[in-house]
Amino acid sequence: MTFYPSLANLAADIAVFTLVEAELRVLLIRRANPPFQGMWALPGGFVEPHEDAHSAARHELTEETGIPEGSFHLEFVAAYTAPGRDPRNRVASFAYMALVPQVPPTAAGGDAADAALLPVAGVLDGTVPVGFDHRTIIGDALEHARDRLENTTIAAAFCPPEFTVTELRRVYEAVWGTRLDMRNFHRKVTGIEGFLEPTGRKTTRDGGRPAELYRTGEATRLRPPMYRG
Amino acid sequence: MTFYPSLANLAADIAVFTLVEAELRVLLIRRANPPFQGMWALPGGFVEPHEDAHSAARHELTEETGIPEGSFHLEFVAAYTAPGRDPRNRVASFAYMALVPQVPPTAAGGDAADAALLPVAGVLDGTVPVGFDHRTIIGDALEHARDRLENTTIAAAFCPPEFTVTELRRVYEAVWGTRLDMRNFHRKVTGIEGFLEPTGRKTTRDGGRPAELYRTGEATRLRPPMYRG
DNA sequence: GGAATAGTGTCTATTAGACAGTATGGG
DNA sequence: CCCATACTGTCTAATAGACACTATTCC
Repeated sequence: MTFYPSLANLAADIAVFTLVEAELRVLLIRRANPPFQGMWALPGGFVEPHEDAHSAARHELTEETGIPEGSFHLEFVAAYTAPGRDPRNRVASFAYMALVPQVPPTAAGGDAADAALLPVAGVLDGTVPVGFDHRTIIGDALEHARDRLENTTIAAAFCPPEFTVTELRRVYEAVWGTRLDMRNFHRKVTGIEGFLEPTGRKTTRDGGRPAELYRTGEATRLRPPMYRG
Repeated sequence: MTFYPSLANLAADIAVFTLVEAELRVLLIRRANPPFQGMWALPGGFVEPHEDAHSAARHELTEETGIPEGSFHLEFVAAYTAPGRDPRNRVASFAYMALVPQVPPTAAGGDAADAALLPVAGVLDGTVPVGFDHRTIIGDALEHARDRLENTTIAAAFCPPEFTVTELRRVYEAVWGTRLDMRNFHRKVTGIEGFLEPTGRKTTRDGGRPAELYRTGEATRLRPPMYRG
């Protein structure tokens, strides 16, 4: 016989971050049932017997929120294992963050009004009522994202496939909550080998002089890191 | 009734890192029973119903290896959830790393010879036979430790309460696998506010001119980071 | 032309890294 | 004395940050 010291359900919860008008938002779902009925919670689901936590998070993202495969950056943040964190049973939660350029309207703001992109600032200051330990998870995910923006090129995951330097800068400003000097930022990021690859096309969608459109390059790690103002 | 989509055991596994004669070692235990009988594995245990994974790791460390409370740095590294990673049952493992100045002889190298401090290099190149996915875990833990040495002050966790700059430098060299210029290193770390606090005492245990003994200060984060050669 | 944003040039203060040279113990 | 290690000084190349200036679109 096998000894079962402590059995638990495994769950994957995802903090889907995106930018709406230069403001950082997170996708939340209003709970229809107890516990925490009527409050907001992260999208997520149980890890099935045949998959690992990362696969579970990816399925949740593509199937429940309709965010197309390949258009997001999904990354593990932390694990939450406190015994009472789910009042029903023991649930170990693997928290992921997903960085996406856009959330399909069907997932957030549809007629059902059971899902919404809410400002991260409002969630963290307590304005938005959040169930379970999901406020903590969102805070940890934000801190993780801030660190990763310093040391990797994942900021581009917030942008569409082709984007301008200013659009990239707005990502840093929104996640870090700072203002960056546009001229130094431009010289810095375009000077990093493998970060931004010019497409040769230009756009005027930000107004003013046409801006070069870039794709992401091969580089993933920023050494030395980007500095927060 | 409650729906159980996937039940799992929760385990905490710990990569205990220490330095032996300027070489990075990890504490491993030879398995007495199948599976992987006779091979090496990380110390660890199941997470009990009343505790979370971090507490489980801490208990494991103090009770099983006899490393005294307060003399180590314990930190979460990653979670491993692949369905087949334990051939017996589904086990989700929370991997931690512990940085310690010294492992008590009772834990490693005792008469039982079932535990030993083995070179990390030998584990990673396959010289040491390791069961489960623990080779992967040790590799991930090492990479995590390398990153943390760059960005935090935890290198001092490898040193006794009072230590010299050279002893600290040997930590960086062992974990990073590089050589650092002792003169620049000295000027750099002593110049970081809150990293090293001089005790006023000196030691000649490293030979040569007596070296100042330092305690760790309040700083935990290194900004800008230390650079690997 | 005026307004807006894109992008380049230049200066300065700081610093990582290389390396010379001095200090202070043990043998 | 020699040898080892500790520590300080100095130079250089690179760079983060501040900010002036030019470029190119839309209105």
